[in-house]
Amino acid sequence: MIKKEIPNFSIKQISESGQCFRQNPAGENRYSVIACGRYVEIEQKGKETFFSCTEEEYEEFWHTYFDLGRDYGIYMVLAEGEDDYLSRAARFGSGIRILNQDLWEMIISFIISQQNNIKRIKRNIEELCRLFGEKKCSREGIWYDTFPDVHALAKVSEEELRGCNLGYRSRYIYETARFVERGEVDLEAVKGMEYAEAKKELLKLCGVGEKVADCICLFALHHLDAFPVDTHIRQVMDNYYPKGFPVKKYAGYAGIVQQYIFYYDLKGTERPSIS
DNA sequence: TCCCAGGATTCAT
DNA sequence: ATGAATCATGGG
Repeated sequence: MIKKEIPNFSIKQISESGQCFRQNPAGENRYSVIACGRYVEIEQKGKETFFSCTEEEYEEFWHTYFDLGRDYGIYMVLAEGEDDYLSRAARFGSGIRILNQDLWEMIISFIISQQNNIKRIKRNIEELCRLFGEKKCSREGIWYDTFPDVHALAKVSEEELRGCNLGYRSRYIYETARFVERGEVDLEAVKGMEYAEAKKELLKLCGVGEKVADCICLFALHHLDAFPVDTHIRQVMDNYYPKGFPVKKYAGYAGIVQQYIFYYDLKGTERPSIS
């Protein structure tokens, strides 16, 4: 267990922001997170953040995973700007981070996300992990399942995938797993590409369109110029930006702006709550 | 019963 | 090149 003081970091907001599906509340102000074969629990009290890992594992993995080397305070100027809606969104989501998640996991997760709701997306992913991932035991004695790698998913039949209630996305996952296993898209190479090139490669995958490719670019490859337009963003644009949203104005961090808006629309406004 | 959920593919012009 | 129909599943 280690203690940190990290400004503009809220594990609750990150958890609720829907970019990472493998996290869950684990107590008061406490969340568990599974990523890249690892498990950690995070608790926040006042200005203090506690990580249930060693200093070494924090430095070597979680620091990067949660993008803790970046100063998100500089994006809080958005909260003072003349764009009223964006100001409120930035204030509301001031603890959000753009994570550095696993590329393969994001590809499959966001293929599943299409025309789907967050609750069911999480269920689908957990089922995939339970059936085809690896069982591990955390330091605190919690059993969890890792996300199945390319090789593991490439061995799964389309019928087995349908058994996970993935619906029509079963075929997309089936095709994509085999496509990548065959080496028709080189994920390691994609990691070294610029945004435009990486997106173009990802669009070759079955079940990956504009929006999903942008989510993968943003949440796995950390291309902050990616600005995924989904139903929420579309609705906000229709309601508050009838002349179009000025994405270019936020060159270099449009993806962060997108997350503030997405989260504000999802959790900030009173509306028939689902959760 | 219909509508929606972090859309993409397929098929029609 | 653009637009509608279709694609499963679960919750409201």
